[in-house]
Amino acid sequence: MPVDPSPSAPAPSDFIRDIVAGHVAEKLYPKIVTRFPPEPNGYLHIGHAKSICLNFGLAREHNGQCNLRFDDTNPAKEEVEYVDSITADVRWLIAGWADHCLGFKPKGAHPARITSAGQPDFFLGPVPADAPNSEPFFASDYFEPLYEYAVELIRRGQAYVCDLTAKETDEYRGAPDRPGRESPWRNRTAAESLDLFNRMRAGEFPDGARTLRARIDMASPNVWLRDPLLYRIRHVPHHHAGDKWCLYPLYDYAHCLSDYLEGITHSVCTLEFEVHRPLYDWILGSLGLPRPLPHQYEFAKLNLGYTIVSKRKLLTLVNEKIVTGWDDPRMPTLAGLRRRGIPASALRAFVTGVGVTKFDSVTEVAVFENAVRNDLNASAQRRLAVLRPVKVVLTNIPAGELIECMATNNPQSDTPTTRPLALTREVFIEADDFAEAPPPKYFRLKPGGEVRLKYACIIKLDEIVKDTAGRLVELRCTADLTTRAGGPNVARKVKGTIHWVSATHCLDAEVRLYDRLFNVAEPDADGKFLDHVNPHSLEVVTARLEASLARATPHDRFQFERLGYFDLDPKDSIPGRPVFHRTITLKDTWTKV
RNA sequence: UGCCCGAUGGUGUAAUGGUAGCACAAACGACUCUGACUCGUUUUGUCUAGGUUCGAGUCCUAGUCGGGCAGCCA
Repeated sequence: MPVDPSPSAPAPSDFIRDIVAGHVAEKLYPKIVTRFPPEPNGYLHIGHAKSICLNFGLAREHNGQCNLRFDDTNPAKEEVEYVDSITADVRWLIAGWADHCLGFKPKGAHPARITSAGQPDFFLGPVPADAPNSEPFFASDYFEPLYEYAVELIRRGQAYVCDLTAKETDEYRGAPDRPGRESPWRNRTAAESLDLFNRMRAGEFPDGARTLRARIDMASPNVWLRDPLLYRIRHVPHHHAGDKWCLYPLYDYAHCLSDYLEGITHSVCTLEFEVHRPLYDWILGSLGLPRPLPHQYEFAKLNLGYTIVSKRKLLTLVNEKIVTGWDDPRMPTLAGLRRRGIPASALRAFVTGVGVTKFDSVTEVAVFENAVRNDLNASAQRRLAVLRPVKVVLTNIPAGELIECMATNNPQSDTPTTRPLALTREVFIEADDFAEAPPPKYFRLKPGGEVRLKYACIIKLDEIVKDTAGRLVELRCTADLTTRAGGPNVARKVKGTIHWVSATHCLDAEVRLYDRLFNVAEPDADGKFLDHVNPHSLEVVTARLEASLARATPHDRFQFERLGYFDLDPKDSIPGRPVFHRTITLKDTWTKV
């Protein structure tokens, strides 16, 4: 299905959108509220883009809202650096598309005590993300209400403090095909659990000494229902909550209640949480909460060919110095993709086109590359640049003469603009565009052959000059200036048209040529992804660029004609010393011999 | 081998009991001052076996294959 990347494009339907549309039709909720809940323990990657586009897409399609919430219940693994990078990545990805749906909260706000349906309740509503003094949501802002809910669970006999060690807890849990055993502490009184739970919070016990557990069913075929842990003791300060707590909730307990506190209607997550859904429902159902409960829906995460997205493995690439950092343009992180020049709109079109299902599939990189080229083809300014220069002397043009040629900036534009190019006696052409012994069907420069210099004129190769070692020094050609635009022979056809730059009116620049990081489609299929790293994923050349590129800014997207899409590296470029890099090559149907 | 989930061309998806369609990829052709773009043509598919039905990719049963689940991670 063709995907219109414009901000108003309708999204194709999928099973989750169908469910939500059904709820909207039934007027089940006054407003659709979703959330994107990353843990701040790493960088966002292309897989997260799918989740972000689904959750924000749902919100924008129904005039709803999507909260950015940090699922920060494990202080040992989390850092503010990640909070900041994730926030920036999300804003970048949805900018101009769903930023009006991004739900933030007033800075420092915690859930308020309210009354719902005559019952005491907690709630934390959103403010627009562009409101002054706003910030994302944090699960760690909910520790107080979460604690009160836990107390309620204990009072209701639905939770108890357990003194088993981690190892014992494991043994008691049993196995998927073998029922567990009940903890000896399972039946202690609510009063005793309450007292202990309070003292756990007060810091009376060391890490791991006791836990709070839900009292469900140790014989359940679903191991997540075998009295799962709700709280553990961790004497560690928290990056957002400070040193207020030494008692931290676990994911299953915190997540469903965080959803409830924010008034989430649809809690969309990936397939591995499917077996957790009964627990999600159990916790919310056990508390007699007064407002409508959120529900969890699961979809298959994105798998992309030639790519790995596991945070731990990505970190290995960084630590082993296989890449220069999390934002290396070869990384599948949002920071890396952004730095590489991939437009957010291309990423959105890609993940939208992939669809949403429960089938664990692997998407071919070609689909991603197509989305990028499709986007850039429409928007990128065309420029001429020569990556591997070969000197050409146009013997019938006097030295010092400058012939101005007009080049089109973007032929895809409805109203294309032009810019001048300097044609001079000496020019550079691409080494690939000359062959002394050409293969069959070679359209470019060959002995005695003709080729058009794009936007200029047709030239004929007269002489190949080599040094005594047999190395190519220069090509001497005759320019047919009557074939220039406006000339009498413009219409004369030759089979090949090549790019070029003036040798005297050009700019030298470092250009980084990136290729895929792995040379097999499923790098981790054998668990040895490091063995499949592509040793040629980066090639650095000193290229000759047309003079106008001196005015490039990191915001500009260029197509170097016949080569690919390039832009200024936003990190390593300095004024006067630009570094360009290749976002992606042009599709090449000419099979190299 | 306990429980949960899934299976439509090479890949990803659509079809909500009624003509198996789209995108990417591939092949061929047209066009071309980018071997790009665009356009045209073509190849390739409902996991298996039963059942329900006038009619099944869709519903039911069984099987096969694949994925997930036994962190005091999320």
